[in-house]
Amino acid sequence: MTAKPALTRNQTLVLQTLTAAVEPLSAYAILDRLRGEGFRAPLQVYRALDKLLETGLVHRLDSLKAFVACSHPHEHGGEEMVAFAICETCGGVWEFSDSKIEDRFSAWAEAEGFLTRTTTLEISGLCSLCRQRAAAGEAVEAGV
Amino acid sequence: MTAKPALTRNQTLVLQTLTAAVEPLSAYAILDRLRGEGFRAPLQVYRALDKLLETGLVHRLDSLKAFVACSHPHEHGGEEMVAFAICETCGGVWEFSDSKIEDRFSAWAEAEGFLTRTTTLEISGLCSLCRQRAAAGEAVEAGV
DNA sequence: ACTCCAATGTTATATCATTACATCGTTTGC
DNA sequence: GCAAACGATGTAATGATATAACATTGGAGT
Repeated sequence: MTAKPALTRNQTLVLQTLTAAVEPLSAYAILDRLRGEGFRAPLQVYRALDKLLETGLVHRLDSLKAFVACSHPHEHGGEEMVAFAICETCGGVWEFSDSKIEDRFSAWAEAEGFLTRTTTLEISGLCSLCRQRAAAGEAVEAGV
Repeated sequence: MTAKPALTRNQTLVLQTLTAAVEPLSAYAILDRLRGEGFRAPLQVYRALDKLLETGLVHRLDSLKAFVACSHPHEHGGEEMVAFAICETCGGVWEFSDSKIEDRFSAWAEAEGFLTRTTTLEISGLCSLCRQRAAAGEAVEAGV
């Protein structure tokens, strides 16, 4: 069992930044937050992100072109499908996995002879809280 | 029942281009193929794509930042989850849907009070054919 | 000390997408 | 008919995301 190499300084800083953020951050947003630490170029962020993505400590949300720290870093070794729910209003992200979903995708892949390497499973919409707030807002607008 | 307005010239051209292509195309790739038709700026492509995406005639593959013509344009009115399998080697795309997968996502959403608006379901890897070719290639390299 | 290799720094550039504004043609209401 | 309103279009400029290319640094192993 090869021990994972410790994170480098840049990787640590990027991961900390993502962990501290409540919402997903773009690479350039991360860069801006790390200028005080000496970051100057996008590549410093992208290179750190590459490693963090490899090890599963960070996920990329394709639909947002943004990155989040993994909520369950200890759990998945990198080979499990993870799904995300993204609130369009508050930016919140819920990470979850469902073995049944995974089974269905695996079943399709097996039937087609497809070898799955990476998965992007993202649902976008309104979280419970923002939904309620939206409903309340509409009621006000309607003069109720 | 409001009849769908007919496609405009630009929309028709973009859709034809995507339909004719075997692989997903980026917006700029579409632009290049339509220069002969008078296209000059990315916006002409993006505007047409917006409409085609709205009506479900085209899908965007977030993981590739590219677009494909829908394989089943008549079927889904726009409210059904569609999943894609993308071959990293040949660029081929398989569009499929699975009510069980949809059910599981819906179950999660219902439990959390999440209102789903759009979904991005993409699996990336190797298609059956490319897998076979890769295996054959390795065998050759190994001197078998 | 030397080699090797990964991480880093820096500049430039490629790629993807949108803003802003002017123009044209149709439709709609009068 | 005419003008207001609207949607589609054309064009230029810019913003946002990501990578290429190359030089340098700093251990780890020998």
